[in-house]
Amino acid sequence: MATRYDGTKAEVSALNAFIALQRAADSVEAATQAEIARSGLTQSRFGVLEALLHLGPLTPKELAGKLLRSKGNLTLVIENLEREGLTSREPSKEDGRSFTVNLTAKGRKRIASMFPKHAKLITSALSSLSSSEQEDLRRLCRKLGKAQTKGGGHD
Amino acid sequence: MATRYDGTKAEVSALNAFIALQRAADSVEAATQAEIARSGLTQSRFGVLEALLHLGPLTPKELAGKLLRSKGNLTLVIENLEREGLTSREPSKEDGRSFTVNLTAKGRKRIASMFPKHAKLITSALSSLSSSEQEDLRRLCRKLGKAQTKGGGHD
DNA sequence: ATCATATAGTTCAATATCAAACTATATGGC
DNA sequence: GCCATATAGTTTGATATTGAACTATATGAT
Repeated sequence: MATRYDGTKAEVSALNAFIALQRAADSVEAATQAEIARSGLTQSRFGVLEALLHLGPLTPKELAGKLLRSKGNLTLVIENLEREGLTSREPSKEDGRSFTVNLTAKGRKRIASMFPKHAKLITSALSSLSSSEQEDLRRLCRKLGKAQTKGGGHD
Repeated sequence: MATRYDGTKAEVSALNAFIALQRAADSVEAATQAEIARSGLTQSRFGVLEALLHLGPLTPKELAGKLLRSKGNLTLVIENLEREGLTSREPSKEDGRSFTVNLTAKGRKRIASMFPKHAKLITSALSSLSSSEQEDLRRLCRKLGKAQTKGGGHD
């Protein structure tokens, strides 16, 4: 954003990196948008299904943590997934307040069938970076993510 | 997200980088959230004011391009900013359909006063990366953004 | 057992977000 | 000038998103 900001060098460097980071994340996500919509899903619903596929059944709270969204948001998205028969809830045996969100057969089939195409789109979106650049990007981003998981947890 | 996906090496590499990218962007943005809310703004409104401060008056379409949001979204956010007296619209002389969004004195004062604190928060959020790592991150992200600006423009 | 406190999930009101349909103005041939 | 087409901004309906207040259950101390 042509950050003409008269701050310290450290600030200018951080702001420039931040702006680039936001735009890159937005633009890669945009690259997946059309395909997800074409399958009748939204980014949120896709995100939940993807998490359940790769990690197994999770509680709403766990999903909120993985996806960096609020609990209230998850309540809605889970509701919408259930309405479409893509997930079901299984009451927790240890905790009467909680339940796990499970993929239905239909939900599993849906997300599993989408994933290969999704992976190809992401791969293509990142193809301007070499394999080792992708590694670098991952390393730098993880360093950020880890350092930042302080108090601002989405609860 | 522990991407256990049985794809090619290239796919796994791209997916891992993508996931890290999304989470890093989300978590740095979250670091700015509280302060922006404390000033009575939202991320969207802050984004528009920030763009106007650094780039000068812009049309809704230009703002949509800069911020990677839809035109319809900008219509609403601009409306909300006007309601609070932070921006005003100036009819374009060349194009009767358009107008530029301008900071009011109040709007300029508000965003300018927030920026130093904002810059410090971003700097702190990125402080786990050295200056040269921040440069690397920026370079990698820009390479992505540029490559990806194909047809998926938010119009 | 009781009670204070913490935690899981829900609800609510406000705002954001998109795609698609729509309105109004521009622009380029003719 | 007229018309086809393109473009700027708005509207609409559906969904997402948050923070805060709320309900219900859990947990730990006594």
